[in-house]
Amino acid sequence: MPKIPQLDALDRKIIRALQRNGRITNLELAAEVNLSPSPCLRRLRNLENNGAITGYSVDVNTKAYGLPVTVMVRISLEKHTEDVVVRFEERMKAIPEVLECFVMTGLSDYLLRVVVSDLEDYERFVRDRLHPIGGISSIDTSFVYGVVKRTHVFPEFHG
Amino acid sequence: MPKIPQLDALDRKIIRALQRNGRITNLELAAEVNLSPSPCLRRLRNLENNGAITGYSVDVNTKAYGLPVTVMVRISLEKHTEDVVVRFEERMKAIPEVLECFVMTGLSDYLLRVVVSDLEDYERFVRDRLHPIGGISSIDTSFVYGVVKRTHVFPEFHG
DNA sequence: GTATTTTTGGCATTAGATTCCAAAATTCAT
DNA sequence: ATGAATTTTGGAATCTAATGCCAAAAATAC
Repeated sequence: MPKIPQLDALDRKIIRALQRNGRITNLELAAEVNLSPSPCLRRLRNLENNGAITGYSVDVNTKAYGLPVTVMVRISLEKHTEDVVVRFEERMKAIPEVLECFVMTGLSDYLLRVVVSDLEDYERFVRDRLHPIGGISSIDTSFVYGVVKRTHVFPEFHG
Repeated sequence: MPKIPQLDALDRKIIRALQRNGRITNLELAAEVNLSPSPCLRRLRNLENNGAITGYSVDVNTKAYGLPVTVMVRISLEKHTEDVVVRFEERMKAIPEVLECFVMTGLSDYLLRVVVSDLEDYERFVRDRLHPIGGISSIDTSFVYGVVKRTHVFPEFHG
């Protein structure tokens, strides 16, 4: 694993500006963090190259795209032998409807965020994608009714 | 609510390309979706203006930034009177450690994603941020041990 | 306090974004 | 099907941003 040099206050300012707007130009970014464009771009490239920044993306309206139903799924496995765990996790990586899969403390082993087009589509997901994996002891489904908040911007860091 | 015109296959290709790399140039994007740069940019601007695309962001290594602990918190309210609900949701929007807050079906009312620097910081979060809100009947905390998958890329849509 | 190292800022060059318009493709009415 | 109307595309010119280089400034070490 790459060890990432400690970020300074300016790096974190750059990161928070990009979390607010990932497609801001370097010129605007430089102005926002009070730096001239060339050192700003150099810092940005460093953050990208040393692993502090892992990528860029776009936020899309799920309804507009045609996947209006978001589901949070908590899954426990029957046992935790290497083969069962590896098989499950490989399937998670391969299933396109699964956007996120976390390993959790607490009663459930995994928490998934899944997007589908409707209830029927979710039934298909459980029947055709999850059940065939095997080794699953419980599936607890919660649908997302509304989004109160969703941001990419980290809290200010005072370290 | 703005009604967003139906996206066609090309719009969805553009979106998926940007979900993979939100900072791709218009020239590269155009090449990827087999379109020349000018109509590609015009489509992109349309998606931005009509609400299909809501923003751009950067993915940051939480450890590098100094917030290595991610927590999923399930919260239920004692009652669902307008004042209690509104107060709770306004506080969620205002607390910087809360990156996401969803309204859920199932046993819990809300699911939060919270980032903090350590366990002590999370205790402070619960004591100083959540408890003072009032009206909370239960808080169920699960720590994220590992990330099996995390993508922004939606499944291909065949509609 | 001076030498060394790191970071910055400005400039020249290269690459990309944006705009405009004519051509091509699609849609619609008949 | 056929032609008119509408929408979408592609290319060229222009404007804006990114990139690389080097000297100056700042920070650090001795």
